[in-house]
Amino acid sequence: MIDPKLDASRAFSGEPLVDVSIPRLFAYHRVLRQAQALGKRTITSHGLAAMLGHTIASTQIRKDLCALGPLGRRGQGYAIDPLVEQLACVLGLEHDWRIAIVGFGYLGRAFAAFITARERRFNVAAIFDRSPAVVGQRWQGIVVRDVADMERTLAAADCNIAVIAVPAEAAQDCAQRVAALGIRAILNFAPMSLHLRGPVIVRNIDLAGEMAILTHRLSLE
Amino acid sequence: MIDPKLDASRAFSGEPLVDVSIPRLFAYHRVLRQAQALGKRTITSHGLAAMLGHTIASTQIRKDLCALGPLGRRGQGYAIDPLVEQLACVLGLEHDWRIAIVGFGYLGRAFAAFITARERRFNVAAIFDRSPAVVGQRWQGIVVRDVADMERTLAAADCNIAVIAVPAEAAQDCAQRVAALGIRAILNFAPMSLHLRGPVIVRNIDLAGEMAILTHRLSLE
DNA sequence: GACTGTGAATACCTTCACAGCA
DNA sequence: TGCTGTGAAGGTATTCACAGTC
Repeated sequence: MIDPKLDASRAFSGEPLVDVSIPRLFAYHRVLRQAQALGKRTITSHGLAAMLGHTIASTQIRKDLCALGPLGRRGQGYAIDPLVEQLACVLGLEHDWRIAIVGFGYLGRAFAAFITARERRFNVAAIFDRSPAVVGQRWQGIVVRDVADMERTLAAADCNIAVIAVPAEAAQDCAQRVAALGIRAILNFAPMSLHLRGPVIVRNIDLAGEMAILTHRLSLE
Repeated sequence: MIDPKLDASRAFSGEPLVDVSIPRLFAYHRVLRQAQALGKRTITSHGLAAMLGHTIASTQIRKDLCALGPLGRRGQGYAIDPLVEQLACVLGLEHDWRIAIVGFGYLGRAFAAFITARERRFNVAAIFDRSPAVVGQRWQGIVVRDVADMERTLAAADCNIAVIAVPAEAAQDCAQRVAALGIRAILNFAPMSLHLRGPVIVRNIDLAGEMAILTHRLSLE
């Protein structure tokens, strides 16, 4: 009945990192880089909150950073350099990633342009579509392949992440197929969630759903 | 100390509609339209779940629909026609909406193309950017205006919804300005949340943050 | 005194279990 | 019996309050 944490005095608890905190950690990394560029060496959780426009409470920041390890000094704050380094490591910012775009309509094109312009660590390495009008086109030197041929052509591209931007009806099938081909992470733009067996990470983005939330709330008034 | 609901026997509780349920209601509407097209007249919560590929539990569906009113019949299921009608009403699908795009980089362009292609009820009525290279360009007949002139030019467009797709540093300022100009709903693509006074509805979409979740989880392994 | 680290309290959402009707 | 409507339970994320440390 003795809490094992109490056995070692000064033990560090380090709550597990949970998904919701990751975009926040990413934001911390961004503003800490700015602080670094300004020559700052340390920062407090309050200072960080201020740099983020107080959109995140300092308590939340401390809880998030606490999960990374004992990086702060009580009474002082956090040293920025090790914090940035640890964040980059935890967020996987130190690797490059190869992306397969499945579905090259407006959304697929948009995402490809956005993510490659935004971050150099993301490379679009394969593009698929089912429309004969699109298959065979080139985008940044990459030939758009037929979705039907994915089993033959995806493996060569050696992708880590698939972005699914196909109509809702086709999404589950596409997801299962890329998962079967060894992709372990999927960003899904089709409305509502996919379910897959095995260790596949799925994140859903539902743009039309978000618009529906806005129009719903507006029409209440 | 008496629960007022108990005063009227057979009272209908109707829990309040919460944001998270709206994208689900939107998905129900989509598949119910399919069911209508197939000539079906009624459906059960289980049937709906099946049409959604069991990505949503039937219990969840019942809780969501229950919030709309007493639309089901115990032992029978739901009549599809009134359900579709009620969903369209609640989701604001019966109105047209005028959208202002603020920030016309990759993301702004992408969203404009996507949303107008996807749903006719959304009209892009104004576009703003701060880059002189972009200001003055036309998109679907709409001239891109300078963000600096928003106070003069936005009112004439009579927009209900603003889509903010500017860099993180500029987002809070843009949001405050569109809110001051009477916009009551904002879809924000800048990382991390905005905070605004007054009755402004804000939804955040953080694409880079979602990608960070994927690269984080991948680099754990 | 200042600031972090963290258990407890709170709020929120989903799932469970079952009462209530047709 | 079959299915909805719903209170209760469970799980997860945020906020509060404060002990611990410099």
